[in-house]
Amino acid sequence: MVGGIRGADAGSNLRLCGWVHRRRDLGGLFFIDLRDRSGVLQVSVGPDWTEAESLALARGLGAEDVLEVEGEISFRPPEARNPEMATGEVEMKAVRMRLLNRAVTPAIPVFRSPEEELPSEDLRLRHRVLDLRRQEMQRNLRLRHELVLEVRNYLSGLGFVEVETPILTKPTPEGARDYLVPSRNHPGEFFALPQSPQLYKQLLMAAGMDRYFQIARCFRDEDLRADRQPEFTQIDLEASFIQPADLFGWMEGLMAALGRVAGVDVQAPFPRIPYAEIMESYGSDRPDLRYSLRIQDWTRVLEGLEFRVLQAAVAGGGRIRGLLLEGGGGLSRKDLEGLEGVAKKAGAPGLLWVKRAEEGGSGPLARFMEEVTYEALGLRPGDAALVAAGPDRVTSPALGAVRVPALRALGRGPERGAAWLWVTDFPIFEVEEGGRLAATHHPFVHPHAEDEGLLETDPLATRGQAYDLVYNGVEFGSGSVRNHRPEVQRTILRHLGLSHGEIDRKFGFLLEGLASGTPPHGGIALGMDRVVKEFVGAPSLRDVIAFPKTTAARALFEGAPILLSDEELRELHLRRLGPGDGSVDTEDGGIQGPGTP
RNA sequence: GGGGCUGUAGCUCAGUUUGGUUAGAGUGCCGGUCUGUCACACCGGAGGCCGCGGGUUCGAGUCCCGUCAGCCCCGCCA
Repeated sequence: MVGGIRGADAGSNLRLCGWVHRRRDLGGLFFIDLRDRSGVLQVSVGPDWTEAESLALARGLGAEDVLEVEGEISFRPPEARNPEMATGEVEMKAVRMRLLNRAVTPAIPVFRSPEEELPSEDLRLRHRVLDLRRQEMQRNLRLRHELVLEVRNYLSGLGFVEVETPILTKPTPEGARDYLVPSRNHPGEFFALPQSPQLYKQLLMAAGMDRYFQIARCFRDEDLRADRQPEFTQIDLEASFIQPADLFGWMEGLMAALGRVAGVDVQAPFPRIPYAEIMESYGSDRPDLRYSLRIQDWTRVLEGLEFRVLQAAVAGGGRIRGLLLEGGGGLSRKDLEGLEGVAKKAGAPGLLWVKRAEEGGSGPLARFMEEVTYEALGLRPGDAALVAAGPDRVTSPALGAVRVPALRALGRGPERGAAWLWVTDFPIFEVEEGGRLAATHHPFVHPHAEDEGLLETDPLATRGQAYDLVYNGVEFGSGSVRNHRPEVQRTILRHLGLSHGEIDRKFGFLLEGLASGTPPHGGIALGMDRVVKEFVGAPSLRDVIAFPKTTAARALFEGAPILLSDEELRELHLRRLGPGDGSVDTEDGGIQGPGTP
């Protein structure tokens, strides 16, 4: 490995292989920066120590040519040492070089000068092999490997067993859209790719596996974001006869182990805060607790103000809540407009504000405020308050969305480097538009011990034994204790609008499993890609996945998906409805990118 | 499904606001000089469907409409 060569290696004769990173031609003398995954080493080529044939070869070398070099590791002349380079004290004096493979001029540079921008995402994905040769990407993928290895070792040490579950599975009626796979030998029938191994891991508990885990690939055919890929990897696990607290301890240990690998600060145990309390204080189910600012309830103080907006909100059963910003007087009108925009995007009709000055104040609320009102809110001169009024389902998301941007606008950075959090006791159901019930997490969450009686009578008030792991405002994963009794599971599916027949048809295999003596069990699934992204500090999930898809769910390198010919479709008992005429150009499956218009 | 940003030389970007000679720079590439460089330096050169299609205009990289691609966001993601 070239990157590890040091002064201690001086005098040794070695044979090294790598890529031509850069080449400097000084006329009679050449310097070649030889690169492999470990780093870069300077190879010097000169007539006094290099064979003539190799000297001639050096003249014609280009970037990314693949080279084998034999020679002696030597200290460089003192004035020619490069302290910025890990290997900068030494070089290889090439005696003999062999060209292992020629590279065409690279479409995107592997070497990049300090101030130059990265090539566009489009080209990076299209020419992925070149992009992956960059040290940053090499480092990301290697660290990912080390994290996965640590997951396996850690969980195996706890007695968890990795079991593979099917990739060809049964389409599910709930949740995300499935990627479907037509069956050739069963006309008109389809498999689905798994959205997660959820049901299989529960069945493994029924099967007595006791402690299961899997580094599992999952597939969801939904529109993408910077933190969402159509196929992604979960650290999926499940255990029998456990309480949530068991799982919290294991996961905190796992995160600490991963943190040691990645150099991330992990201080366990993590705070465990019920969903209701988190929403009340931070307005989000995944708050970034590196910032401690909390939402306050100011209903009592402000409901008496002669301000119709506030009075109407309270009369309608809502509350008046807000954020107290110390030093918030420094927010410009533009800042405040920006924050109102954030609140509106989060669904609020608007955002009220008031700044207190030495005398009086300013902002939409100022003319209703008196000294005592400022005092009651805790506002001192120079402070500001951001206020929202209405039902909690509107004000919480709005204030939650504004919380961190408001602090950032005041130039405040995070108060700590890392903030871990368990959000517990999520409600089992939430209301969809139109009043239908939907599962907050998924339909297999076991009711909270104190709420089991509510499941029939007041499903919306029923808390589940469900929890999310949050790191710096990013949801790392979520889990729950599952229903192990078929009757409870049926009740929940019924609340979700499934008929008895549908339940049997779609979830019969699960209920059958549960009925056969399934132990109480629970588990969690962590987003592996997100964990790696956060731990390596990558700006996008695409930077921790070797061959990711674009925002439009295309693979640019291979050029997938592609149209199939009518003949190929016929074998699968499929017929084309959309674009394409069946005359598919099968020659164009190429490396150059999307093969079809 | 909707909104926003971007698309000019192999790559990174100016030029588009206010339409007007031959569309520029850096880097890479090709040729030359150079024996201690390390973003080597210096000299010379090639390289453009200004994403694509249509329109307005005497004239479009620049204005208008459509479309494609990449990115970001809303919906969606149990």
